[in-house]
Amino acid sequence: MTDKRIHILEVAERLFSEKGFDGTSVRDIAGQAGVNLAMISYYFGSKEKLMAALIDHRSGYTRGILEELNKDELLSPWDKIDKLIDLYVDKILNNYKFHCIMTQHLPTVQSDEIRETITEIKVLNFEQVKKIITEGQRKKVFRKVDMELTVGTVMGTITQVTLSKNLYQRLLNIDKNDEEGYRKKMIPKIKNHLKQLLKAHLDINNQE
Amino acid sequence: MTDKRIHILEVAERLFSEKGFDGTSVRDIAGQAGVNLAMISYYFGSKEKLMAALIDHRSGYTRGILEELNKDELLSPWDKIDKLIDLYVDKILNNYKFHCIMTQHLPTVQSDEIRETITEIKVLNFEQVKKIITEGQRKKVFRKVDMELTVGTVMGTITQVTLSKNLYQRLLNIDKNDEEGYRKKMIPKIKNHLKQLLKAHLDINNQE
DNA sequence: TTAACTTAAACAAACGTTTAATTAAAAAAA
DNA sequence: TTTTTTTAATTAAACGTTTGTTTAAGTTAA
Repeated sequence: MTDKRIHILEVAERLFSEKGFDGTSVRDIAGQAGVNLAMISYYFGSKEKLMAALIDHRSGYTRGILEELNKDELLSPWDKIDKLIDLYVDKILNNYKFHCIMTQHLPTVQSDEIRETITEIKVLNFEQVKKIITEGQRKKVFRKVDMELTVGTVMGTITQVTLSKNLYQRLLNIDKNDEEGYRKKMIPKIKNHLKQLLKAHLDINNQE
Repeated sequence: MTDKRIHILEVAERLFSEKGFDGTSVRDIAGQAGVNLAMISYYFGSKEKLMAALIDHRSGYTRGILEELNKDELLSPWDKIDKLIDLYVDKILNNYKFHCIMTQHLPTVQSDEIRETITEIKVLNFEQVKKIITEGQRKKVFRKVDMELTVGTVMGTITQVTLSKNLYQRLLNIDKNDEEGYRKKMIPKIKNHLKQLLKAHLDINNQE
């Protein structure tokens, strides 16, 4: 992929995350990317296909999570949970624009194919986490929990922070325009919270 | 508010939740509501004001949560948490269309006023929950937790289930078209999960 | 008789996409 | 190396739709 194509994709990503897919015009993208309007059709074919190209371009980061998780098979269940949280929080908050697009755009996306592709990735993610938890249960260090919703809680908490940025900027007295500062403060905060949360939630000694 | 106005709002709500604000045309709304195109401008003034009217119409359900929470001051902290979860899960999943619109549309909404209104409601919600947790800590039954993110986890888990419906329908083998059945199964499932989660997370005996 | 409601038609603006002409770059031929 | 040919990149302009909104004439109900 040429530099120019990637540049267009990144401009589109920013605009989609700020104004939504339908709220962003092709002229907007071309203008902010500094290219002629017709170049977008020339390169990508259509606005819909540009979105598909963006998903293709970025979905590497999701695959990256799965691959890194599969290394270090020797870790203990607790260490794996910690690593899982570190990986997800880092990857998602460093790709928060794309993550915003996925959570916002996906439910309204018309193309069945795109929706299936993304659901497929999520299912793979889920099964990976499920494997870790099941192993911890087999080793008698994790207790019985609602598998689907435990994963939902981890993903949901991270999503909540990226989607309700306004709220948390206000609650934590962070300057509204300091995007970088928000993430810098939030990343360790989320990691600590999720680790403490799962430690209590999964610990077999906390059974009742 | 007349029946016809409410009917238009409810049609708009469904379409917005399915296709997004910008993905829904005024002609779409008029057509599905069975009214003339011009009636929407006549009743609401503009598409943007129709959205504002919808928010106004539905935001009663958020206020309702806060009011019901303030009753029964005599309950124990643990009972209040249980009641909190029951209230939120019921209200949000029975208004899931509106909740989808809020989470998806809010980050991209241009009007500062609408965004501020909604953030305001969320802040009130947060402070209400904070009060419950703080009281539990004062009574030495809850431990120290990350206040903002504990609330974020509860909201995020519920949001996750309403936004990633596709995923959970597949994980739980629920028919894709059975909207009613999905909620019927999900509501008690989320309640149980969140109660178990918070029980472990907040319990002062689980400190380490 | 007055006010509220309803309609079909029209409006200008914005939309995604295509066209046809031009320039720049790469490949082939001299 | 220079010249010619071919391919790729870029442009301004225009295309036909669809958009949100308004108009002006009509109907219904108070």
